[in-house]
Amino acid sequence: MSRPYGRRMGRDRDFTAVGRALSTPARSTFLNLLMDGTRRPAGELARAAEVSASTASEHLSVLVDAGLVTYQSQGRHRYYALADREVATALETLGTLADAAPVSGYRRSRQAEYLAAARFCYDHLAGRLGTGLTDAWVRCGWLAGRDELSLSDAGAVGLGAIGVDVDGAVTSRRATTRACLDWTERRPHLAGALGAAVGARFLDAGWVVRHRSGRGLDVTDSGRRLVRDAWGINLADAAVSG
Amino acid sequence: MSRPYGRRMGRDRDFTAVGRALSTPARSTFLNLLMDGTRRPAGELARAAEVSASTASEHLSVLVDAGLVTYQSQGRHRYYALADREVATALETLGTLADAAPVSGYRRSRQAEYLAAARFCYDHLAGRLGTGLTDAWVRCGWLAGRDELSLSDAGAVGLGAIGVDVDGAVTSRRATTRACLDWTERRPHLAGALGAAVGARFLDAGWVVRHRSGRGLDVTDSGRRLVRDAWGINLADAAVSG
DNA sequence: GGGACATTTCGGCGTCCACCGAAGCGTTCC
DNA sequence: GGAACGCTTCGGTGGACGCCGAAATGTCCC
Repeated sequence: MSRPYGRRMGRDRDFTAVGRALSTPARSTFLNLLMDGTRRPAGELARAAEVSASTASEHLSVLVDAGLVTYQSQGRHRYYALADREVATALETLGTLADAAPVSGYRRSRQAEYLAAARFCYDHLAGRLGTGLTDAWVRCGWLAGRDELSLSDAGAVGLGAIGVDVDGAVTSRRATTRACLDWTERRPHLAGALGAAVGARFLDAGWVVRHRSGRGLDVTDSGRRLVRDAWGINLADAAVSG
Repeated sequence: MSRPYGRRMGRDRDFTAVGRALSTPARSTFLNLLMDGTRRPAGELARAAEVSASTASEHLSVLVDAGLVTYQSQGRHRYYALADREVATALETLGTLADAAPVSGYRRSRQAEYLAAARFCYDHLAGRLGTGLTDAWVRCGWLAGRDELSLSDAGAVGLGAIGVDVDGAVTSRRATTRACLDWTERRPHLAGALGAAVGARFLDAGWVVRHRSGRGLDVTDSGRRLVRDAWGINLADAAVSG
């Protein structure tokens, strides 16, 4: 056993795979977007990085191969997320070496608030409003089950009373109810035809209004009053606690 | 390049420069050689990575531009070294990802368990085993201090008795002892040359065995008995509590 | 000054890869 | 069933870059 300069023990690490994974702007953007632990569909990542869907797909497969990212298929979407907490830790540590890209924080954080508070997940309500309503309706017996939400008779009456097109949702060929996993709340919320009907009603009635250019929603004062008085949901409190 | 679309919160990091720096075998080799804090002339690095002097020079300038490495001219030599301790820390953390093979589902979570229980952090023991040993050795007076662990005479004798190459660690050019912050335990554990010597001994003696294709370790029965009888560390309990 | 040596700079070559559009596959919705 | 949609795979193209040898720069020593 020769000991030239500096006995180096242990194994060398091969940084090339991880390094290559980090080495392009698009992939760096993806990782930044996922650093908060959210799971996002491929298309959203593609738009954010301003590359074509096909390019994004290739990038994502590189990240998956490098072990930094995993995905989960859900319907026709593929939700991508960091592989585990350890990756987030390593990236955060590595971030101390990388230059922080100076960006305008205010607008974005305002928007993040909107999104967390209430937003559309395609066609149904999500965010704290979505999960809050779902929880409340399960509690009061309008919906039954947890992973497989189903509509009770009381629920049909109750939702009908606030103007939701329950009949349309039930007779639609689309699944009446479905539970969708929210990426900020990490809890299921009502989707499917009924979820879409609820969303449409909330928009029509002016309880929520679309935030321009995005899927974020503002809950109006009348909407706030409704959810508080009818189901005890206090969105202001929720926002503070979240 | 501009990113007009979704500029994100002020926390964005541009990983591309550091990623590119890590993305080639030669540069990865250089960094591994420098991880122990030594300074080495360009030619030596070139020979170690088996590239021409000119190629090595180009690689080194990339590493310098990325801020990972600095140099110091001395006569007709240029001695290269890691830029600062932060770089070493970041690389060590990143090293935990370097070997991570993309594993999915069940096997992945099994592996996560292994990793939390015992693993190598670059070249020294980490995880519950690493922190447990460090704590025990501080308690019994083998190591002194918390952030700056130092080896006592009793420690030198004790570690020598179980076959650790204490002399080699002490005379190494590398810092004998160093405290490394574990990312799962969030507590310091022994690193540096002595940490590496301990790790090597645990492997040689068969107290731990490398988990195939990964940085995880299995603690063998003899290893379990040793740490329990000698220092009162009960890994089974620790594993349950974690 | 001159020769040996360590390192960088330069020019050129070959490969890799980021990118896109088109096509294919699976899911959702009517 | 059929249309719309999200995503991936495939084929092709252009630019980036890793590699080397040769030449240039700088230092040491006689």
